[in-house]
Amino acid sequence: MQSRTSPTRAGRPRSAAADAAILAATRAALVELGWSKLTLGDVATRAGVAKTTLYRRWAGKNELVVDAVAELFDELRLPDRGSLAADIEGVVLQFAAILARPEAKSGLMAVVAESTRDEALRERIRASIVERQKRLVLEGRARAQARGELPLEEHPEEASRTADLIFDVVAGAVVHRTLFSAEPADEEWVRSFTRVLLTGLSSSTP
Amino acid sequence: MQSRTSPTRAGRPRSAAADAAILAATRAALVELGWSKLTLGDVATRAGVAKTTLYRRWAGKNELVVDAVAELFDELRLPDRGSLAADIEGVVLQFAAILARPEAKSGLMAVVAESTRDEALRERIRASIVERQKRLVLEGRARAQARGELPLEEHPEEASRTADLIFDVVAGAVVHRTLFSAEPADEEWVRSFTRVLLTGLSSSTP
Amino acid sequence: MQSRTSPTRAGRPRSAAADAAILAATRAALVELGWSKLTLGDVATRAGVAKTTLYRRWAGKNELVVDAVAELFDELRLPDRGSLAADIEGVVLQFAAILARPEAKSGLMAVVAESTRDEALRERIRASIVERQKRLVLEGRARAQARGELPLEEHPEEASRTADLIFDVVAGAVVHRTLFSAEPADEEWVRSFTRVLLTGLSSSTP
Amino acid sequence: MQSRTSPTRAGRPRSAAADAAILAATRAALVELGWSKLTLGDVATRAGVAKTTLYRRWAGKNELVVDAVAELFDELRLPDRGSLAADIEGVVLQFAAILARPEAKSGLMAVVAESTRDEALRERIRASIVERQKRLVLEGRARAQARGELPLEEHPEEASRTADLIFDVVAGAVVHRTLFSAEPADEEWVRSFTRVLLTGLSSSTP
DNA sequence: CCGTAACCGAGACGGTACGTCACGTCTTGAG
DNA sequence: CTCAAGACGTGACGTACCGTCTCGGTTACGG
Repeated sequence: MQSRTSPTRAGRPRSAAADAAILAATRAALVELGWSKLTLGDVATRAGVAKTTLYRRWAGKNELVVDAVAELFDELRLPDRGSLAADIEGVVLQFAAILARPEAKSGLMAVVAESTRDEALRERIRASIVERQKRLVLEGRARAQARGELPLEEHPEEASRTADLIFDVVAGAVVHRTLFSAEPADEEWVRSFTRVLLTGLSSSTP
Repeated sequence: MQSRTSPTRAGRPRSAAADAAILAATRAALVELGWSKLTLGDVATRAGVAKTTLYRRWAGKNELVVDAVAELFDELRLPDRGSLAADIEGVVLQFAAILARPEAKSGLMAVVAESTRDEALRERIRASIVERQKRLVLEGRARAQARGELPLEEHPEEASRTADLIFDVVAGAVVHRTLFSAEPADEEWVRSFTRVLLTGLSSSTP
Repeated sequence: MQSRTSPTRAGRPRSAAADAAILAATRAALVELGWSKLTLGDVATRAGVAKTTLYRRWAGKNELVVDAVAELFDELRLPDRGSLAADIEGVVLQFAAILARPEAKSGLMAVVAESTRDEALRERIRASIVERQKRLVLEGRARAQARGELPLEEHPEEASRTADLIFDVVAGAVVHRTLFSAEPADEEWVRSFTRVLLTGLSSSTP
Repeated sequence: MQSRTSPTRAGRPRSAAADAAILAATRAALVELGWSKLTLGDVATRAGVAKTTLYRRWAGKNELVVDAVAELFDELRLPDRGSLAADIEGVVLQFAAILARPEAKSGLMAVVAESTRDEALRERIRASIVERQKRLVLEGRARAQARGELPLEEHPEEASRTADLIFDVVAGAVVHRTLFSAEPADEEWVRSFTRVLLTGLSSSTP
């Protein structure tokens, strides 16, 4: 006969599941509490884990939140809608949808704020969020070039700089719209943005 | 006849000097400590003021930092450099210079992060930072229209939406470049950005 | 079979040394500062302990001071000096000596004052100070009855009421002499008091 | 030529009504809040008076409360009930009734506690409360001597010491019964106390 | 009957302590 | 060894009063 007090308490290796549980608990806490009221003690409780376990794996709140948020952006997919404009609209809408989620908004901006004073954190964000999603720009450009919508790049260095710039413009615009202007990046806005991005301000309005 | 709610309230009036000292101390603390390690007690000490004085005037850290940061952006001026492209480059460089300052970076992002869970704070940011600087877009466009570089708008509502969009694109791009990509928004970058903004991606690269 | 609410609770156990250090620090602070200027932060510092540790164990200043003061009265011993009068004089002098100590004066009166508005505190004082020392009256009476100096009680309830009354008279007189009249309860006063207690006012003065 | 330190000082005289209002407000606050939660700001508000007015007249909370409480004991009257025992019972019951009032309990004990560390306060209490009520002992003794219930004193110094002792015993017993034992000093208790006071413990119980 | 000096209310000020909370570390017992 | 539980020292929080200090305004004497 077994002890009543340990119905599911079967032995050792929880270690593997713990990481996922902690990151999920972190996102849940971000939704409910926001970054500044999120506490590691609370995350540990939600994840059914001791505080010490948590500190064994992450240096602190910032690192934990970066990892928890980074996973969110891996859902992004570049759709094939037949034209560059439509592809951009599609991916920007996806990005806007993710940024509209409270755990993304609150967590992302906070760690970026923290990263201004923490070189290691800045690098962690760049590597696991920014660089990781830059693939979308590269794929999109390649596809547009294949379609003949964009000219082929000649100098690879120049190509890289341009990709970075486009990423800054696209991601920056959505972030600013969503968080600073506090307006939804909805279909209408995305259409207008895409037109400006592709044709510029100088072109006469249709 | 005078207002019944007396023009000079009873009791000792609030020290005018204190406000300025507190905001300056807040910026100094942001530079040295960053947002998350900034404490109101420390700000009070730096300003030579009691903590209670600080709480009498601001609801908390967030509101204080918004006010302290908002003042930074009032330095922005739209230069008249003779062409729309040059004007944009000029103002974007100024904006980039301000955003490069540690008190702006750390403070601005953090309050935006907080604002995702605080409607009043979001409105405060919009009013005292975002809307306040939108004037630059409006002036710039008017000047470009006077020069014939941009067509006159026909529908005022459409004009307003476009101004908002341009502001999101410009400010967003600088913010993303500076904070997410963690690269300087230097003259070269600003030139590239301005070209994309004015002519779009579709135009063949020179 | 063991208790289900485990005999040794989980987690790090409370430091045994801390309790003693805190009570000693409390008495030291009472001596130096008195009750009203005693702060829990200061007690914690003196005891080499964090403020939170203190709050984990006591509900507040009052409860802490009661415990610190209660220990003082446990020194009281009923001497055997051969006669009821001599025994009373001996114990009253001891009691006066304790009450003359600043930590006792200041602390005891203050918590009694507080207890007028706090039922739980009143009960704590009664249990850990008043009832605890009533033993002296009971022992003294038993000894005097053994010597034939006092008649045996017949009704136990009456005996209890009388013991309470004697305790009120003895302790009250010393308290009043020491604190209200602010005069020392010295040997001469104790002798006079004992004579009145034993023979009453009506007896002609020798 | 007039005195330079004018007999009636120049300027607006202090409001006579304010003093009474403040003392009444102090007692009301003692009833509602007790000593430790009584604040001078609150007393000022209750009295319809500015805090500064209050500080102009009293040095602090302690002095104010002494004055407020002292007035309570001036109600005490020595009744003429025909015998020493009956007179004592009468006055002790009156004293017990006053001490049962929350403003007396809370305020009196607290200032006595404070007085253990403040010579001036100790003297103020002695003068305006203790000495002031000692008259009851003197009158009572004189009346009992006139009736032949007590012998005449021969040495005036001895007489004074005895009066002090009796006051300590009587007042102390009531205080201890009421506040330390936290039991009512009701008629039955007062009768028992009076019998012990007059005949002593050695006398066999009737 | 007018000046003036001390009073008054209101309330902001620099402080101190409060009691709470989260931090990140540590110490225990169980497995 | 790793884990959960939880106590620990530290330090900031936001609040409440302290006693002091301006303020503008109001008496009531005394010249």
